[in-house]
Amino acid sequence: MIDHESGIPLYLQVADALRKRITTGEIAAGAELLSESEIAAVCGVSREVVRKGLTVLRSEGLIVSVRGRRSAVRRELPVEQVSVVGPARVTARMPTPVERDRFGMVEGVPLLLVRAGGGEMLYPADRVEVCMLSHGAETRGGPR
Amino acid sequence: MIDHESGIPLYLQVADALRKRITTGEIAAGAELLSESEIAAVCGVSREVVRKGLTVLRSEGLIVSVRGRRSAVRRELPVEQVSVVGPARVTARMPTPVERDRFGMVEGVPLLLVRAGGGEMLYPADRVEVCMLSHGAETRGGPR
DNA sequence: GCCCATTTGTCCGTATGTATA
DNA sequence: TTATACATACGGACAAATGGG
Repeated sequence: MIDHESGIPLYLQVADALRKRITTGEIAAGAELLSESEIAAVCGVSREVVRKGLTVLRSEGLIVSVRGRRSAVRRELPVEQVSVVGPARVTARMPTPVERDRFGMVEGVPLLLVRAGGGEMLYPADRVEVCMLSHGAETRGGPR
Repeated sequence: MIDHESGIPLYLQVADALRKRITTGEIAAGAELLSESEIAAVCGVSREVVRKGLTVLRSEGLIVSVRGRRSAVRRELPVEQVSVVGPARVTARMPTPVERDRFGMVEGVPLLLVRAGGGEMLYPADRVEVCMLSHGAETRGGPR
C-alpha cells in the first residue's frame, strides 16, 4: 500500500490511495474515513504524514474535516442554475477567507465570477452552474 | 504583529498578515517573501507555523513555492479569451493532480468546466476567461 | 563543472487544546 | 463525565533543489 522506498513522499502516497478510493466511489459521498490514527497505523506512517495527506484532499475539495469527528467524503450539493443573457465573461478563483465565510463554503471549493452588464456576481462553484445564453440565441452550434 | 494570547491560531495570523500585504500590493506580484526562517524569527513563532500559514496562501493561489527558493507572490498571467457560441454551462472545481500536471497549473488555481454543444472543455482559471458574445460571435482562441 | 550556503520539503516525535459523541 | 478524534504548536533531523562564486 505505502512504499517507504519509492521516493514518492509518503503523504502523497496516502493522499493518492485515498483519492482513488474516493473517486471510484469505493468510499461513497458522506462516508467517513478511518481516523487519522487508524490510517497512520494501517499505512505504517506517522499521524502527521496522514494529516498532510488529508490536507491535500481537503484543498482538492474531496473531503471535509470537523474537529472531533472523522473526516468524511464531501457530499454533492444540489446545483442551482444561474442564467445570464447577453455578453458575459466567466472565470473562477479561490475565495478569500471572508468570502468563504460569507457563502458558507468549505475548503477546496472555487468561486465563480460572472461579469455581465457592468456588474460582477460571485457564486460558490459547488452549488451554482452558470448558464450562458446569447441574446435571442438558438440552440445550435457550439464551440469545436 | 502576532498575538500569542488572542486565541487565533498563529499560522492563521501569519497568513492573514501576509495576505493583507499581498492583496494591498505592498508585496508586489513576483516579489519574494522573506525566508520561512526569517518570518519565523520576525513573528516569534516556529518555522512549522510559518509553513502552515504559507500552505494556506498557496491553496488560495496567492503565492507559489519552489524548493530551494523563497516563496513569491503569484504573477498574473495573460488571460486568453475563450468564446462560446450558443448556450453553455460553466462551472469550476479544483483540478486533480493529473489535470494540474497536464495544464501546468500551480496550486490554488481552479479548473473551469465549459459544457457546450454536447462536449466539455477544461481550462485553467488563471489563464482563461469564458466569454459569451451577443451577436455575430466568433470563436477565438482554442482549447489547449 | 564543482563546491557551498541558503532555502524549501519531508518525516518524526511530543505535548496540549478543544470539539464531538 | 469520559473517551475519541481532530487542531495547534514546538522541536529536531535530514533530504533535495537553487543560486552564487
